Amino acid sequence: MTDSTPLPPVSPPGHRGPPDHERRQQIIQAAEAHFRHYGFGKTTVADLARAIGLSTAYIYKFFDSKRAIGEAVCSLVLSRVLDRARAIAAESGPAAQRLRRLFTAMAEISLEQYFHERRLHDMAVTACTDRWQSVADYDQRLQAILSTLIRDGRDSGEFEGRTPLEETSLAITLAMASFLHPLILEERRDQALSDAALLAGLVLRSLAP
Amino acid sequence: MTDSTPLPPVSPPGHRGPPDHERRQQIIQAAEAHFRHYGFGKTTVADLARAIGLSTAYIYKFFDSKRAIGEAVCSLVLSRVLDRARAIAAESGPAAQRLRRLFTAMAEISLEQYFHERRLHDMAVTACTDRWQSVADYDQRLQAILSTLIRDGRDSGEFEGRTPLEETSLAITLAMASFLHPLILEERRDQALSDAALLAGLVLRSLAP
DNA sequence: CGAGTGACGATATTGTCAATTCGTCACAAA
DNA sequence: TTTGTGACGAATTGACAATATCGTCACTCG
Repeated sequence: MTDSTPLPPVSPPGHRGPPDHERRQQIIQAAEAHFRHYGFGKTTVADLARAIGLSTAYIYKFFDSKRAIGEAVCSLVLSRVLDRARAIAAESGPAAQRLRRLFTAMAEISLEQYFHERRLHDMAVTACTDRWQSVADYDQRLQAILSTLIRDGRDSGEFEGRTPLEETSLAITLAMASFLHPLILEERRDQALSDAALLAGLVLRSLAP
Repeated sequence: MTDSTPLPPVSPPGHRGPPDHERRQQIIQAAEAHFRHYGFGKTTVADLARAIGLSTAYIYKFFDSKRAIGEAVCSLVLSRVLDRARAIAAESGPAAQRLRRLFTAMAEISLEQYFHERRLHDMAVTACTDRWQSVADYDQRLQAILSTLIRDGRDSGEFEGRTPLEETSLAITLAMASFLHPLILEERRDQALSDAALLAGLVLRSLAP
């Protein structure tokens, strides 16, 4: 046991077999391509197996269910969104301005997905409706990004510091659902950007010192 | 044309024939009973006709579609909710307290409907997803109730008065969708009351002078 | 004229049954 | 031991005919 041996990574729920395995990456890759093109529901595990050149039984050595594959792909896609959110939140300039830009960008990314990646959007709907773990994880990570941004604002004196940070960031994450939840986004797509701006305004007023 | 003759009422969309007609009331009454028991989708127009003792063709003398009947019942049910909201908003005491009570009560009413009037809840889902006019009307009326409450708070000095009232009440109505939209309520039913409290907190911070 | 309806076409839904899909198990090969 | 699979049962989906539903029209009756 040398000092350079990392601890074994904790596998996400639904993962089987060794966490770092080429076949798993191939499955996720094939799954992402198929889900983007055909949608989650229309893609069969057999399609994925065929695309890789395996049997469906072998797929189940790596994921315990079709849903687990969906969760893995969903996590991957959402982590790209979060990377962009993190980048915006980490920009220089007033925290309030960054928060506005974050709200607008999140709305734009979601609309882009709705209009140009409809199958991925529909998969997001399924993930929310069926309460996939990847959605809960995403919410937590978004909240962490907001916490960091708010802490910046507090440090610079832009934002109030009385309310517990956890409560503030949780409430803001929650409020963001009113324009980011995929089903609401679908219903209110024509107003999504103005909704985002309105809510950013309300949130910034709530953060005012 | 005497001075005591009221103007003819403007009929809601989808209504046919004379606005004030006993058959229309019977249809709405039968429809509400059936939708509560069987749901909107499972209830046929023929069911309603049979319950009243008419042909389906006669039902269409009063409503131009099954959806219009649904909208009428939906409006009726939502107006009862709004009556309760209005009563809370009109209570005496600090405006902030009333706003908290309003958020909590709205969450409770919605959860009550989800758990004990599931068919009505499902109909609300349909109404939102298909963007029924009755939902848009409800949103507007809720916003008006909030405007009145906020104006009270401004008059008493509890709330800031810089932000245009329309913008404030619209943003709050929007934020309320995060715990009141029927599909979100369904997903997050275990946290609906704490969500409502969190959001009331955020909204009240946004209203602080 | 107001109150009311039978008949009907277009569309949607349901019922039936075959085919497919999901996920497991016992096993094989290197 | 790791990599991989054919066979299989339970559940779901697809195909298609049968039936139901939505909504309209031309008409009747008092």
